[in-house]
Amino acid sequence: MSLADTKERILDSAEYLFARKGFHNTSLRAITGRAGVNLAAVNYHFGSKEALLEAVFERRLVPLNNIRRENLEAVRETARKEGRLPGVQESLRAFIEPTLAFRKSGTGAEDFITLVGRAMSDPDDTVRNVFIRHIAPLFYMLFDILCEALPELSPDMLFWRLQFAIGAMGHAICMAGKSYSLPDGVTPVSDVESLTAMLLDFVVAGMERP
Amino acid sequence: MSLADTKERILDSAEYLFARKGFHNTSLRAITGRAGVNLAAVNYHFGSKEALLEAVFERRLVPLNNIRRENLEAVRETARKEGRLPGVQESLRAFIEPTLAFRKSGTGAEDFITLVGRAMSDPDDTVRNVFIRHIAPLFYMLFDILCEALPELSPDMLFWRLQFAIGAMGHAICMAGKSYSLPDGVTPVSDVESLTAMLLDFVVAGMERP
DNA sequence: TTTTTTTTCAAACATATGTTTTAATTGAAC
DNA sequence: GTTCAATTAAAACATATGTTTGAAAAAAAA
Repeated sequence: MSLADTKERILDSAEYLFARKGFHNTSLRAITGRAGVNLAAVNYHFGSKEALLEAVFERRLVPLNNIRRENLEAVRETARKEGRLPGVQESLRAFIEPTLAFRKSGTGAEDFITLVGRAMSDPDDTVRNVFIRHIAPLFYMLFDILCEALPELSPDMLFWRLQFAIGAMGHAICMAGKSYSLPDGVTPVSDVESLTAMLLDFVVAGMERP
Repeated sequence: MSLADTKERILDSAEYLFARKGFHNTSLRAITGRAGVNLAAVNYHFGSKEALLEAVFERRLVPLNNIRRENLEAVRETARKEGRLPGVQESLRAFIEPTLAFRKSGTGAEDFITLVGRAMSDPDDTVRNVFIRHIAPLFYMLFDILCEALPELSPDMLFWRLQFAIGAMGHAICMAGKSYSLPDGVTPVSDVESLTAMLLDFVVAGMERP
């Protein structure tokens, strides 16, 4: 078994189980059992359970955040060149679209994005802290751009509206493909494009509310 | 120590710790230590850790849900009497307002409402399942009223918009009073009335979006 | 091929945890 | 005051868990 295989298998297994059971409720024996590797491999390759969580986030969040950052920079640059304010819709789309589209980017991505969707309110300090370390710069960037896009809103109100939007997105991600609390006759779409469009409509309307 | 004291102390302690650390990451020894009671009291009074969680939810969610149900029934009844459709804003207010107002209803309520805010996406199956058992009837009721309020929306789209609204509310609850990811110069209001008003503006705008 | 480094392995270590047991204590009923 | 029921308490039980250890195996380097 090659080095790359062992690490990847552990990461895949951890991602799968963290998404389904949470960090603390997932044991290293469950992860290594599912990955078909030895328990001590976690310590050898990652150092600790917390470091494994960090690696799980980093593996996918760094590329995702790069896309989102590039998108946001493009929004800003385009607006600057055209001598206008950034648009609310394009700013939020720049952030939300790649996030939701991540669901279909490969095996395991669906699980990972579920972790992301609820990370900010995860009861586990460890999860929340690891996530915030990765997301804070991007969050500030989005906030700044929205401040430009909505100059008539106070920063405080904008902050809260952005939290509402992030909450809506996070919950949508967690609920996508799930089937509890379904009213009769409702078969909610779960294709990424439709969901993204609906979510954007919702949050943009809320952000732009006079 | 009276019976009422022991049970109440355990419930208070459990509520406090479940809110801060989550269900699985909170041990019975931590709960009983904080409550100043013996470890075996949990089994004696509640039967199991899961049953304790159920009791924690039930203690406050039953009265909260009663208020919300009464509010929703009043919305429906008033609209019927006036021969009009229920309003989106009054329907959502009927649900959201008592939920956020719960934060200041007494010692421990703030912790409890944090549990509620993230219960639907909690990584712990146990938490999620207990919560859904309590919330499903009310959710359906709210959904039905909103179907009447927004007859031009398909049930599927309405379902998703309601999920976005619930996500926004849940996240707002979890973030209220917290201070991570604060941009410079932002001091977000955390008084319940302001937060409720902002949240309602946001979600009503999103729900009513053409 | 030999030596060195890396990786894997099974067992051990040191706690941690929900549940159960049994006896003692307290409270209620007579 | 005595008896019965309820409650509390400490210890035990049966696992569960992240981390560490030292040897063996595999891979890389010389």
